[in-house]
Amino acid sequence: MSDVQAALEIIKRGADEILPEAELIEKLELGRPLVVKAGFDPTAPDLHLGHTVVINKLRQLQDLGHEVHFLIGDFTGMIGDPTGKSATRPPLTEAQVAENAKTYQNQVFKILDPAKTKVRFNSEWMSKLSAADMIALAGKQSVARMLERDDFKKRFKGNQSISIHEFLYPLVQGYDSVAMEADIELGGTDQRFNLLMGRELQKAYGKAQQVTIMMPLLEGLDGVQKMSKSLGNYVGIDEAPGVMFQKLVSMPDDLIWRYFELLSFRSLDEIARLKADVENGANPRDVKMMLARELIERFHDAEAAANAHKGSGNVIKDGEIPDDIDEVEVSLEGSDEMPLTAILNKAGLTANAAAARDVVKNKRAKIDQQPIEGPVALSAGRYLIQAGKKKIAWVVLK
RNA sequence: GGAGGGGUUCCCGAGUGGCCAAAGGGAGCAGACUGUAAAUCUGCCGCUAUAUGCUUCGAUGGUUCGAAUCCGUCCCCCUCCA
Repeated sequence: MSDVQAALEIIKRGADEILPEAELIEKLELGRPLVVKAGFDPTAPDLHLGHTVVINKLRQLQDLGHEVHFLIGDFTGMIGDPTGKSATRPPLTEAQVAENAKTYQNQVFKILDPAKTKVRFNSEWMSKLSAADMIALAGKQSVARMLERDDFKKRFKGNQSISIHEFLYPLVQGYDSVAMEADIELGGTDQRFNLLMGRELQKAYGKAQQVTIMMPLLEGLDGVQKMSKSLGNYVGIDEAPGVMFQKLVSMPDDLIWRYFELLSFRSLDEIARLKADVENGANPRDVKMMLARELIERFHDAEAAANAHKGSGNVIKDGEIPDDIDEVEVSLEGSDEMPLTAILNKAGLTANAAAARDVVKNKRAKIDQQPIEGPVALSAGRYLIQAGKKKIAWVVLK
């Protein structure tokens, strides 16, 4: 197998679509480091595993000797990617953009090799574009082509408004590829239109065309919808090791191989072996733990990975109490004592008062590791209080 | 412009004067069982320290001892006609 073939195999892993694949081979055959572009929104740099699918692929490209140009769309951020529902975002200040960029780097360099990464801002070239340049850019594309984009099409047919500036978003994103002379652009499958726009504009400007690599949108822990913070089905890369462990080990079995393919750096051969083991009766839980440890090590460190199973937020099993237990203060509000139900609720150990009653009624509460049999009231003091298997805190009653 | 239907607790959806914090289902949470999975079973599921407590049924005003339910006004959605 030639180097190019080997590289191609790595690049194709997990990728949803590569357009056009033949051109990718040609570019790989050039034998030089390719400019790999990946754009990110300058807002909310709070990454979860779903975002890392693209970043992992960038890492793989770096390992193959290519150079990642991590583009922060500070200029584009002023427009906001048209989604049909989101109103125009308030423009970010320079300081905010700088702050967000820094956070991005902290998170992203847990995966990317800083030596092979250039962080760039599209205001670098966009702010230099004159109105005439902008109009010339707009002249490179037609309204009909714009309306091919799915959400524009829907809104146009549905007689919903489309502002002119929304057309500019794909144009600007595409122009970034022109300015950067990108060889490859990476994005999620939802970025298809914008990615191809880059190709078309490069051609219009007489540049070599980029190859687009589309990565799938990772399913969240529910296994159905895409991972997103608002759906609550995510694993954030800044989350505590114990929380990550907990979430990953209790994910649906159906998701295991998908997650391995897109999130693990283990070879496909090794993953195939693991899969075979499971099919031959190995416990899928152990495989999930392997993945959890790999990811925790990536985003934290080896020690965290080794101890994650007893980290805070994890199940308290076999009397194994987590190392770092939160301390919560609860006010007696002048009384001498307070019923356990009230304490559980006020300490945030249960979702609401009814759940607190439920916990006590079913004898799932423990004080200082002693099971509680019935209603109890506590006076001022410091107690280790548990509600069920997952919630535990030091409660200071005063 | 006209005719009709509708807005109920996260979602779907019952409820047409007190027995309604509001059926049922889904989602969610907590247990049992497992493999910290699924399926299944049980409990919770507006808020609160569970009480003749507090705040809810598009908004607002009214009738009534009492309103998600009746009346007025307003807002929004859907269907049909022009």
